[in-house]
Amino acid sequence: MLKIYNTLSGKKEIFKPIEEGKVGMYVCGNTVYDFCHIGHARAMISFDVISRFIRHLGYELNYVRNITDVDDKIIKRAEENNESTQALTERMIAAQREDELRLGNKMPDREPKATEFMQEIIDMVQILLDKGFAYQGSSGDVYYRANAFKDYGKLNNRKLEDMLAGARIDVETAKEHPADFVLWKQAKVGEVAWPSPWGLGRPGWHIECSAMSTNCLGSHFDIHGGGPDLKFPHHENEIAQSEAATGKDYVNYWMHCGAVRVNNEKMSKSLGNFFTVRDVLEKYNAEVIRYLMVSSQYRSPIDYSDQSLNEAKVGLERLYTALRQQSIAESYQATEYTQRFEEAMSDDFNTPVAVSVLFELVRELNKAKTEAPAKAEALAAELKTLAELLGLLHQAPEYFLQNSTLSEGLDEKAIQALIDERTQARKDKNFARSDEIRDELAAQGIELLDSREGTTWTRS
RNA sequence: GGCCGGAUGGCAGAGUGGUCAUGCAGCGGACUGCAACUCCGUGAACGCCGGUUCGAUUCCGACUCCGGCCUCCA
Repeated sequence: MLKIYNTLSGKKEIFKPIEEGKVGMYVCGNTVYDFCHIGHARAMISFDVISRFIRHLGYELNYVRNITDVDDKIIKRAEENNESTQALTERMIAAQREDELRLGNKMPDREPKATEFMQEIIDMVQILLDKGFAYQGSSGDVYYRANAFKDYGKLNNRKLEDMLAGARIDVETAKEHPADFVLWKQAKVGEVAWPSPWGLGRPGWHIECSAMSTNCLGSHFDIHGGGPDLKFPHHENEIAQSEAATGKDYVNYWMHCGAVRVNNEKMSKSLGNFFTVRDVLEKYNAEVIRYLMVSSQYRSPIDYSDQSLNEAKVGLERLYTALRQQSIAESYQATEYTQRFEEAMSDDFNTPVAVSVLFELVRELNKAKTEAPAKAEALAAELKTLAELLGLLHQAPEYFLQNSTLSEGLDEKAIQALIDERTQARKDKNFARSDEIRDELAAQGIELLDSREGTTWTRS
């Protein structure tokens, strides 16, 4: 029995798909004008793990995640770079894909782009106009009439009147009401634009998601997800548009992941305190980032720092060490670990508990290594299978532990030569020389591990 | 001002009305030439004040502090 925390109700609810055995999930993707930062990584990884587990439960999942490739920020950035918006977005989409694959995500089933759904967007705007939920302002822009939708604010527990008290909403004279938002925006000269009944222009930010989600998954679907900063206004506006246009319930379960923080502040573009995925990958194996994300529950805020990354690295090393030089059974009988893992994941995707089960499994695996090799092989297989659901432990243990992604430092040949020399010294009981070599390597971040089978090493 | 979260051992991070989280770090031991890895054992926590209860870290209320949203942001 899967339970999911629903932002709409503020509670964990038992998950029940609209159609037996099938799940439709739409996740808001990125606006592609810059490289992904760690906050984007968290959202992408969270919903990747969620999608894996939904499939693991046997559901036929259709996972759709959009790409926003038309937007004010894109136009601005392209101008600054002196390139076309298309060149910019194509570059960023490729970069995002590369980052994501390195982070170990599986791609969504479909990644619709806003520019590919222009007709559907225009159709939806027209329907909203026809039904009286939209109007064309004096500027020529088409706006959504927020107070025409009686449930406006239901996702965020907000009332239109209360929002006015905030008084931070710019009063655009073209709007009837400050909370109204743009559906279709008139193009300025030279801006990328599409023809529409209201002239050359482009869609507002929110309408594209309503149009794409309802066209890809139907007007009523199971799960809609996104980052924490999308709750308002983006998702609120999506609900308003979609439900007004279709006259049906839009989404059953709204899911939002928690923020990534830096020094106790949200990591965000506007604060400028963000780290891009590719920056971090210069210093850390991509799986360390993934482990960091998965080691707390997807809704909790997570703190980003060198310290938290280092702690993630150490934890992951323990997991990989258990698989080092360990053969893996081709099949195995699932044990209580699988059951506990699944129970944890079924409780609103409780990955930290799932990870703790992995550690307990590892302890038993390490114990079994000497006394019960067959059991060890089976447990290793079970470990790999469970970790795979989190997207972890897919690398060769030696590869991960020797940190082969880093180019700096001694190469493997030099390390091996020193290890061979040390092995000889140990045979000769020349421990002074042996320790000297070990210290020398340690100074370069290479740790040695002696065992009956020989000496292995780990780069820290 | 409105709405929503959170406060757990040295750190990270789950969870529960009465008994174990887990990882890192610490301490003691085994293993080792010495280490490392690993294993065994071990100390350590539930912001503050009331209430409900036989019993509350867990439920309820007030308070303090922290974060998020209310403007583009995953």
